[in-house]
Amino acid sequence: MSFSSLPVKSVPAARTMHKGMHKGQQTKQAIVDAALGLATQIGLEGLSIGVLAEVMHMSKSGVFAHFGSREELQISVIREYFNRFEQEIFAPALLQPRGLPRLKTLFDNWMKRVAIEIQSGCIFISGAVEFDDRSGPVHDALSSSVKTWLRAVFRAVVQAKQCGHLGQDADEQQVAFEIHGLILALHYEARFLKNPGSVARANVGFANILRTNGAVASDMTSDRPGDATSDKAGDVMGD
Amino acid sequence: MSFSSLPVKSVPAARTMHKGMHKGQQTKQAIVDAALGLATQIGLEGLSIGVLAEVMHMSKSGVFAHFGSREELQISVIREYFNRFEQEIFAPALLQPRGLPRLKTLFDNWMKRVAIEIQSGCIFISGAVEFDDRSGPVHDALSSSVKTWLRAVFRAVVQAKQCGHLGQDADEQQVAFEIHGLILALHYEARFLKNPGSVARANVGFANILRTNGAVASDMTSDRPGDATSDKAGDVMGD
DNA sequence: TGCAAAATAGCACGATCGTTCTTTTATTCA
DNA sequence: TGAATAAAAGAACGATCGTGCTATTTTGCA
Repeated sequence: MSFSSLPVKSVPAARTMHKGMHKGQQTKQAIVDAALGLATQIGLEGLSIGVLAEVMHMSKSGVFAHFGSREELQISVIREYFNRFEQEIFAPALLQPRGLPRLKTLFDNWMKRVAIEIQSGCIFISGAVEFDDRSGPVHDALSSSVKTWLRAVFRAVVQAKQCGHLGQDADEQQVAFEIHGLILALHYEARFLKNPGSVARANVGFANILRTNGAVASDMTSDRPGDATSDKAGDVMGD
Repeated sequence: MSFSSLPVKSVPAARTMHKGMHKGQQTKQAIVDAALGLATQIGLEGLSIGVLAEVMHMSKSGVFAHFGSREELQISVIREYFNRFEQEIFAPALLQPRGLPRLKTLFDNWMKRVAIEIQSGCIFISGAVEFDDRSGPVHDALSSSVKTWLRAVFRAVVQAKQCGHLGQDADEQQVAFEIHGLILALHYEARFLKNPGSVARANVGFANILRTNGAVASDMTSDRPGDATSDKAGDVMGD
C-alpha cells in the first residue's frame, strides 16, 4: 500500500490497450481513463461510482469490483494523472539541454496543460483544495505526487543556476515558488474567472522571474544543444 | 460521529447581534457564522444542512427554513465571507495613503488572512475549484465577489502607478495577476503541502514584483501620510 | 471443446442528502 | 395577559451514495 511505488511505475502508454492484457486489465484501464476525464471536470470528490458506471455502460458493482473501494479508485486516478504529467510535460523537457532551455520547456508544457486544456481542470489543483485538511491514503497519494512534480521543477531551477543561466544569488526555492504561483493564477483566472489574456500574463510573469534572477537574454533564446545530457528515460521524475 | 465538538463555535461573533434583531434574524446570523466556519474547512460543496444543524443543536428543518434552499445558504455564506474580507482586509488599507503604502497594506492583510489563519481555508480559492465549471446562482455570487475584490486590488495598483510609486511602463493588470499568483501559491504550499517558509517567499515575491515594476526603495518604506485621501467608509469595494 | 476462473450483473443494505408537510413551541405586540 | 404570528421540531419522501453478497456471463487455457 506504500505510495513509494507510484512514481517509479513503468509508464504504460496512457490510453493504449495492450494486446497481452487480460480483459479485466483492459476494462480497468478504460475505467480509470473515464474516471480521470470525469475527475478533471468535477473533482476527485465529485467522482462517483454510479455515474462512472453509467458512462462506462457497466453496472456499479462491475466497476466497483476492479478497485474494491472508492479510495482505491481515486488513487488509481491520481496515479494515471501523474503518469500523463510525466509523459506529456516532463519527458519532453528532458530532451532539452539542462539549464534555461529545459526550464523554459518545462514551464511552457506545464502552461499548455493548464491553458490549452483549460476546459478540463487540473486535479493537482482541485485535489489540493479537496484534501488539504483531510488525512488518509488519497491525501497522501496526491501530496506525494505533487511534491515529486514540484521537486522536479525545483531541480530544473537548480540546474539552470549551476549552468550559469541564472545569477549566483538566485534563490532556487523562491524561483520555483513564484513559477508555481503563475501557474495557479493562470488556472484560477482563466478557468474560473474566464479572464482573457491570462496566458500572456503567465508568460510575461515567467520572463520577469528570469530577469529578476539574473538570466541573460542570450540564455533565454539559445538552445545550446551541446549541453544536452542524457538522462535515463524511465523514472524521469524520480529522485 | 458528531460534529458538535468542532470548534466552529469559537469563531469570533463577527456580525453584531443587534438587540433590535428579532429572534429569527439572530439565529439566522448565527447559522451563517457557523456555516462559514464549516465551509472554510470543508468547502461550500461539503457544507450540508445535516451537520450544520448538528453543530447548531437544531433540527434540519429548523435550519433549512431560514434559507429555503441549500443554494441560498451557500450564497449567504459567500456574502458573509465577502463582508469580512471587506472589513478585515480592505477597510484597513483605506486608512493608508494611496499608492504603495496602501498596496502594501492590502497585500499584507491579504497574506495574513491566508497565512495566519492557514488552518481555515479561503472559500474564494476552494470555491473557485468547486464551481469553475458549474453554472448557477452560487457560481455567480462567488464569481462576482472575487471579481470585485480583484478589481479593488487592481485599482490599488493603478493608483500606485498614478502616484509615481511604480514605473510608467508598469502593466497594472500584470502586477495584479502576479500578486494573485503569490497568494495562491502561499495558500497551496502552506495549507496543502505544509511547506515551511511559504510566507517569507510570498513576501519576497511581492518585493520582487515591486522592484521589477520600478518601485523605488524610498516609496516602499515611507508612509507619506500627507497623501491620504478620504475614501467613503461604506461599500468600500464597490465601484 | 470443455471447464475452471475471472469478470460482470443484479439486488439489497444502511446512511446521508435536500426538501416538503404538519405539528408544536416560542416570540411579539395590542 | 391573550391572541396573532414567527420559529423550530418532527417525520417522511425520493434520490444517491459506497459497499457486500450472490448469480450469471464471459474469458482463457488444457
